[in-house]
Amino acid sequence: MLEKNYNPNDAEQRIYQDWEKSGDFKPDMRSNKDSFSIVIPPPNVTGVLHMGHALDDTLQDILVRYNRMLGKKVLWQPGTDHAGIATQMVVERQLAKEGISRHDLGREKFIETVWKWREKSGGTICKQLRRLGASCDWSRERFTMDEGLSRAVVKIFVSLYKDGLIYKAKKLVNWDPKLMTAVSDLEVLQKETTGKMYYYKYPIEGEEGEFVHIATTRPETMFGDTAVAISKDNEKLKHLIGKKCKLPLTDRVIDIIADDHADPVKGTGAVKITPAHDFNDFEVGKRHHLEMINILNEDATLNENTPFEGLSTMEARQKTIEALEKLGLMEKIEDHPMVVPYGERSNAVIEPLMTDQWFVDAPKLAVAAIKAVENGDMQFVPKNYEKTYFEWMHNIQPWCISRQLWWGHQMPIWYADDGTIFCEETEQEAYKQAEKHFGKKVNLTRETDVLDTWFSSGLWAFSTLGWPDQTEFLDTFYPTSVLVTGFDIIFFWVARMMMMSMYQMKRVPFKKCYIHGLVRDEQGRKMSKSKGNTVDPMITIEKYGADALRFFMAASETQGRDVNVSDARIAGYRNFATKLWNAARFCEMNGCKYTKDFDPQKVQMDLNKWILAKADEATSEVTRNLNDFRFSDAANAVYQFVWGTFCDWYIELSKSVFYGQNEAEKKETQQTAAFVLDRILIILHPFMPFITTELWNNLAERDVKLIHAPWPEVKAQNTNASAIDWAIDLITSIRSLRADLNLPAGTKLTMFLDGLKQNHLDETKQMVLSLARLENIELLTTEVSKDMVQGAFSGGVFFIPLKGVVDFEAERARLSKELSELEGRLKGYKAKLSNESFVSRAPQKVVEEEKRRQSEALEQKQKLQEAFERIKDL
RNA sequence: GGGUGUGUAGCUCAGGUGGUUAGAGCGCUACGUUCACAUCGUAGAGGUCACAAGUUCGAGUCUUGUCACACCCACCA
Repeated sequence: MLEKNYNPNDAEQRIYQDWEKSGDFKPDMRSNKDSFSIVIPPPNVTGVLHMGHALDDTLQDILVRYNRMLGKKVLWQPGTDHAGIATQMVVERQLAKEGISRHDLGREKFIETVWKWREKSGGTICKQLRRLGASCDWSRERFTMDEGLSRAVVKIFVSLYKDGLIYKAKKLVNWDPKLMTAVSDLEVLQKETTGKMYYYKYPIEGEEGEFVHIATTRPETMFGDTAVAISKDNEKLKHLIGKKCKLPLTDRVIDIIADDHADPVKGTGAVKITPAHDFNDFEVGKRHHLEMINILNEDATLNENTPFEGLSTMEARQKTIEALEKLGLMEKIEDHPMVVPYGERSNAVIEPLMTDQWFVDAPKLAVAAIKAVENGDMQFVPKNYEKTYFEWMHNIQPWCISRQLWWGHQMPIWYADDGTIFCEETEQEAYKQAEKHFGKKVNLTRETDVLDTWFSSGLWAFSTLGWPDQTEFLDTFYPTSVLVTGFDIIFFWVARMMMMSMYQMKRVPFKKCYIHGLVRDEQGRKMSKSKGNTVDPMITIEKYGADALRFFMAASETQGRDVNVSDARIAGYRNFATKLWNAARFCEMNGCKYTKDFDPQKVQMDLNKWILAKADEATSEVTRNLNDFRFSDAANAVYQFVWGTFCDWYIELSKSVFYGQNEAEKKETQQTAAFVLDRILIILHPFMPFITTELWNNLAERDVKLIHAPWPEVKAQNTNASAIDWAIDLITSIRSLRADLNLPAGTKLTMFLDGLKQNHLDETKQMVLSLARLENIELLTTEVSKDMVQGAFSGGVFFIPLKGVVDFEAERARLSKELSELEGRLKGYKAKLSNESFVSRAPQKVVEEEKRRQSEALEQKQKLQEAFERIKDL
């Protein structure tokens, strides 16, 4: 017996443990069907589950469970990311509480500490994914720093290096002075602020009283100035080109050069050029072979090349202004809106800094990655995200992959004392090559930089499957079927996976990429800790159950649009689960039990034929929508079927059978109800795996677990509106009319049915009569007279005798208007169907649809005409 | 500056290829607890589909323009 109430918290954990223990998430390698695989976007090992994960992983789990039920070999490959900066920061913060810095420990000890931390607290998010119901094959869980993946990283790195696609260069990079590492362009956030624009002047060398006027937001960088640029088209100022000016507060004299970077209408028209601290100036500097003077230390304090050594940029700025004022060179200071770059992790102001860094030649790797999308080997869903992808890929910059951190993959680079670089997979090999190169044993020093986390994530699609080893899993599951992720990750991850995979595997990492939106709060605002509007999925799960949260995510996911988390809606899906539970209880109480020998083809009763047809309809709708990644349509189709069709009508109508005396009918209905309930459990399972499993296990003995139950194949569909649809329509109309007329529910009505097709009444006579009894209506067929209220429904019209309520005049007007509209439509159908090019060019399905509409409209027209005739003279 | 998307009921949102009376959930109103379910049922109110013009027998849907909003990229001496 089912309990009166369903308790998700008990059931969900119990059921999940059984799945995992029984190995239900492992792929069935004996299946002769296709393989289906997804690699999970690896969450940061430091992370806790947020609503974004809940969405992302629910969608993946739905696809995985659906495909598993289709009988395919299914792998959902889980794992976590070592998340270089994030993890290092977390551990450093912990150490800081004990008053220790990572430098106190030293590199080796620190890394040991991080590993220990990971052992202890790194598994949180995976536990939470289990709570959500994610059916990953946990026996294959990987970590971007584990032995195998590290081997993949080293191998690819060496290969890229030897192909000339990784190189070292001294370049201007985004420098995070707090973390003291380079970061990539993508890790820099531009924030709007109100700053100041400073106007001052540099004296022209050798011309007393002559000046060149400068405007800048960062006066302290003047110590790195090595030129002043003016456009050669600048009529007012071009006479200064070729002269020299004295750089105040220094003993340097710099050239005034011609360069179009200086826009005559911006600022003063003359730009100070600081090649070592500004990306544009860097380009100018390269063009004119200017000296690059670095004025900053790694912590963004000023260095010995300035008079303000050791001061922060802000302090130095103040000092510089004061000094310029003393010299009488300062002219004015204005407020100025500007954007300042911040590090996304450290939130420190990012400084462009000249450093030695390692780069991946992304523009070269992008070529194959672009092509793979152009030729459809990898398809974005929805398609328009490929525009975003192309846009970025076509303008891609070299990718800075070196990080001056400790936690991460140390680069397989060794230097000889003279700076010669050896890039090999092992230290031994590097020494061997060095000995060969120098003709003697030499001393090597390993590069201390580690790789950008996204370097190893970029290999995820094949490294987790065993590469560089040629494994069965790699053969079976690569390329993966689909990648599911948010649009904010396209550049970080999707693009890099594409580049790395095309380079190494020569094939795409995934055939499709489903892009979903962001999870927002109820009002559509971005969730953030500082706003305090975050919702913890774990709390939601405790409150409503994982099934409710999952169903919400599925039902809200409409191809790339953002999802607003709504507590009320999640509660609604909890109610839906309760509804299903109670429907199952009803079935159980009325002896509806799954039996092996039931053949749905052999049912006799209209009611049962009808619900079976509806079940097939719902099934194919779910199937079609899941195949098209239309999650909300799929979820809504099940929802509508369970609540709106099965509970609201089938169960209600079945009562007249169960409370009646016909044992044969009763048995057929019991079997049908059990069969349809099973069908519901199957098609709902990908969305609500827990409650469906709990019911499956409790309702009957089974040959197969629900998680492996075969997905039903629906063949030809009976789309004819049956007598039951007719009866439902009738009842709805009666109820509606009764309410309109303000007749209390207890009022006994006599109703005249007129114009009915006799066979309708015969087919479902018992049903209609018993329903009428429930609705307190006495059904008669008779002539219609003047004092009748008309109700219309698909079977025709019915009348209730009441005096002076109905306005036949208005009714006639309404009918004739409808008739003329219908005429228009019929004309359209006819025109379209007689149009050669439409019939020959449009897909068969569309033409059929059009024909169906036409015949429906014809039928409708006939009915309306009959109805009109009937009331014509009243 | 370049790009992408959005504007539909009080709220949050659905509305593949134009086609019956524009839908859902929540909220609201009225009524209803007899044995699946009050985490419920029945009925109802509520919409100039941002605005304007166009194509069409027919436009929420297609075209053009306008207005508002959101996001992404680049730049701002």
